Amino acid sequence: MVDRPSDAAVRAWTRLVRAHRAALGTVDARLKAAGLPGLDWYDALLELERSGAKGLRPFELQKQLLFAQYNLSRLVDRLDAAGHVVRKASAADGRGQVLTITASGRALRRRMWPVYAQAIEDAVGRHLTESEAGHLGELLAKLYARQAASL
Amino acid sequence: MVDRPSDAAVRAWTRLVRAHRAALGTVDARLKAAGLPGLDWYDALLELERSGAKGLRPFELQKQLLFAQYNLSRLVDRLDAAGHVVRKASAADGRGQVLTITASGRALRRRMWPVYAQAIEDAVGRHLTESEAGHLGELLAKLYARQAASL
DNA sequence: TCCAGATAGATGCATTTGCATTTATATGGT
DNA sequence: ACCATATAAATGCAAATGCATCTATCTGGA
Repeated sequence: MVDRPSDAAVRAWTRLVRAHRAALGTVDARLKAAGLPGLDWYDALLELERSGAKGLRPFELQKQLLFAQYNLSRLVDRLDAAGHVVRKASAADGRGQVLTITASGRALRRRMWPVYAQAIEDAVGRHLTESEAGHLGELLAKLYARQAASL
Repeated sequence: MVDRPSDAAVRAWTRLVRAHRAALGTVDARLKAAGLPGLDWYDALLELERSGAKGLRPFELQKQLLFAQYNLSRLVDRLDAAGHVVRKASAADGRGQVLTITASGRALRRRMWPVYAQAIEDAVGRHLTESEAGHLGELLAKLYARQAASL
């Protein structure tokens, strides 16, 4: 099926890219300035923390975070080498493993949060009213949900 | 100044990242599948095309696209090597250069557009109504404008 | 005029990403 | 039970990115 996107769709896309790039630039710079790892570490640690003692399979983390398979594999390498996660063989699936966060991983995520939170406020929060932010979040959530559904 | 971001701001940020990643994944995959270069080439070629015969200074392109300085420098290397842009020394500033797009650059951008447009439609357009897309574009534009102003 | 920054752009080197492929295990159909 | 196919994860190699630094030129004071 071939369709031209509407002008509104093109504009939304363009601005999505620009706004994301600008905000990410701020957030990354803040984390780096504080001597902390990047967002990918934070995201992975957060998901693992949420999954509790049960842990997560790498492919689950990959889908959740939309990482490429090889990128996730290597991210886990680094987190593992740094002692923030533990890989153990999956009992249920001989091909796979189960990842769990360590105390050091939890501590790192906790240390990152204040810096990250401040960066979000500076990159996004301070530029929008509460209601604008809410609305933006909803539109993006709808967009994301439908994208995910159409894969 | 230290402030906690509101929940709405955090949610907007998180979804901005997710929606962007999903949409970018689609768009990149389409361009690649068609044997075309990535978005960075398109963006640079488009800006150069818009700038006409007058061309653009690399640092202008860099600010426009929010690229890191060294990334832009190398992107221009590649575009130049591929014959899509020309670098000439700036008459007005001995440190700098002026970039102009070539016919081959224009042709490449034109070939990319149909694929890119279809990808935008699939990644964004088809998931939102016209009015939602318009609204999203406006919120993102406001966010971006204020971010840019606060640098 | 001279000099101390500031700005434009390039680059060496280490890290990360992307791509293609590989290994190992699981699953469904016959 | 067997095999073709699908899925989980890792990896070798090439390309892109990030970081720090370098060179060259410009600009605004004293």
